[in-house]
Amino acid sequence: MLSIGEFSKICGVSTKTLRYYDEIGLINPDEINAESGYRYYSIEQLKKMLYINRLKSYHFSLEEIKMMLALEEDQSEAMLCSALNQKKNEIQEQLKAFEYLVKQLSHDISNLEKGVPIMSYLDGFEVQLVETKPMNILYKRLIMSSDDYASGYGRYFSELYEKIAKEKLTLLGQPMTIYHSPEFNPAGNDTEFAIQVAEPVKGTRDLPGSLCAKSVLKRSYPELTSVYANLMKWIENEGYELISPPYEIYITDPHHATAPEDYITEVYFPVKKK
Amino acid sequence: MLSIGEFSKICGVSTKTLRYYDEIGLINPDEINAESGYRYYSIEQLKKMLYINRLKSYHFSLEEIKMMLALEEDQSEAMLCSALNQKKNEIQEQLKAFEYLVKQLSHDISNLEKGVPIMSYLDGFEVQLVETKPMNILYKRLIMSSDDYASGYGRYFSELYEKIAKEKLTLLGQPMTIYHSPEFNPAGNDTEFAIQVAEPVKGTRDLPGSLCAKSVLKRSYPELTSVYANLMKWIENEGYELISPPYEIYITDPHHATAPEDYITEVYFPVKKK
DNA sequence: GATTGACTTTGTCCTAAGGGGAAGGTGTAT
DNA sequence: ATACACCTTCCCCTTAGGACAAAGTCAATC
Repeated sequence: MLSIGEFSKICGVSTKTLRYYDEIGLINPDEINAESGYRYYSIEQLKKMLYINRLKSYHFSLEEIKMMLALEEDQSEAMLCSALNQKKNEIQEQLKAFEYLVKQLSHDISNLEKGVPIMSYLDGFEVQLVETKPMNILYKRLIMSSDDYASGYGRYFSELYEKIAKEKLTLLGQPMTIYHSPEFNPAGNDTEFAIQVAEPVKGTRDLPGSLCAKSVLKRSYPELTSVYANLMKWIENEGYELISPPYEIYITDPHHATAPEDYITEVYFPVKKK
Repeated sequence: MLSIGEFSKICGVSTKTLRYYDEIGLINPDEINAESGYRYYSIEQLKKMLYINRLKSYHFSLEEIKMMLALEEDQSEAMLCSALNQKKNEIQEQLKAFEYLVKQLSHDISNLEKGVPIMSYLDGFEVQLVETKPMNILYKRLIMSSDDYASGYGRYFSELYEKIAKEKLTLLGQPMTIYHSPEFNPAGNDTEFAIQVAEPVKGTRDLPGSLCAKSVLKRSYPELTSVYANLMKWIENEGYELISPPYEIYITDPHHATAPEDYITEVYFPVKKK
């Protein structure tokens, strides 16, 4: 039997941690002296502890590890395997996110070295006042959870294009999204996917024309929030107010995935003078 | 002036967060109504808030962001730049770590699919009892912080090799490391780098021969802890005890960096029967 | 002017995975 | 017997806020 200190040194885990793991029932000492309360671990527990360390290195939470240890007991290796595969996918996604971050960081750094302040891109979002004409749009309106956005764009626009093809409608414009939720954050939920068509058939509606504040986003989507924020600022400063849901028009079709840097998105805020 | 809710929606940050940022002094409302305590933000603060969001996306802590905002005021862009570069390096390191994780995970998964339990590699570390002969070693002993290990190996062995070349000593073996700290964790500190040589000149000492428990590690270094743990277990089980500091011999020279999978490291634990 | 409902305030507790340290009990070697 | 290393529990602290409650405020409507 090994005291907590000895066991701690052998497996490279602090005694604090071992006590914590005992407390949450992740790994309990083989024996606890009834009078002194001293914890004693058997050398056979080493394997379990090293296993826990390995799973920790895979970024599993202690709660997850606890469940995986239970799986071990049940010999259900299939579930263990799926847990590992899922974690692998998570890590690969994080990897991609990190790669993107490095790109962005490099971009900001090179700008800064040229003397361009990091946030100066905000000033690059010019705002114009335009008068839009009424359109007839084929639409699909639904509640989106923020996770669905990536897949949602593809899916719902496909549905609309399919319908246009089937019913032989006349396509008049680029795909667009109207945000009916009061927040202008794309993480909002009440969303309408639409495409302008000529025929006023069932499933279409009128999008009235109006005075609009308009910005054009020429880079990647993460900057969308900034565009929205910037438009709000402009409206506030110039004494206008928003009168109906803002919408975006995707000038470059996101389907024909060119590089994200080449995307062009127009953002419209219908406004009137206060 | 915008109420906290309005400002929150515009920049996509919860009101909770805005109050927290006020509390820690990251961004304070432009004005606080003296009687109601209501916070009011000016539209000019939007840029700062979006800047904070961007730095947050770069994984800076709020404390760091606060300091970077102060740098902004001082117009010291050089320091800002170096902070960004440092963060970029950190992220790139994490990236590498993640790539390695994915590899390891894939390895474990494929093993598991073949029906091989994940921790079975522990059983693969055979332990042998060997009698070592005394050696004369050229050494450099010092306290290492765990961060220095990566660079330390290269540096100190280079020093030793240089000395051997200068003083025309006769090389008799592979480089080795002796861990004098009581923990067997490589994160320990009192470390001796050594190489066996023929001549008993100044800067060399005797490493006595003894009975040793020995394991061979054929894979990458992260498994070293497991080898140490496994040796300790074996010693405990077989009724031996450690009598002097354990050491490693690097059979494949880490300088001539072959793939990490091909590294061969021998681990020796000098022991005697209890 | 009064009421309502949306908005805001402060306050407290909670998160994950332990780290630091205090006060006091225990093991063991000299 | 004593010294000293080791062990116990207990409490507070960390990040970046989230959840919820009780109470006060704003603005619009009746």
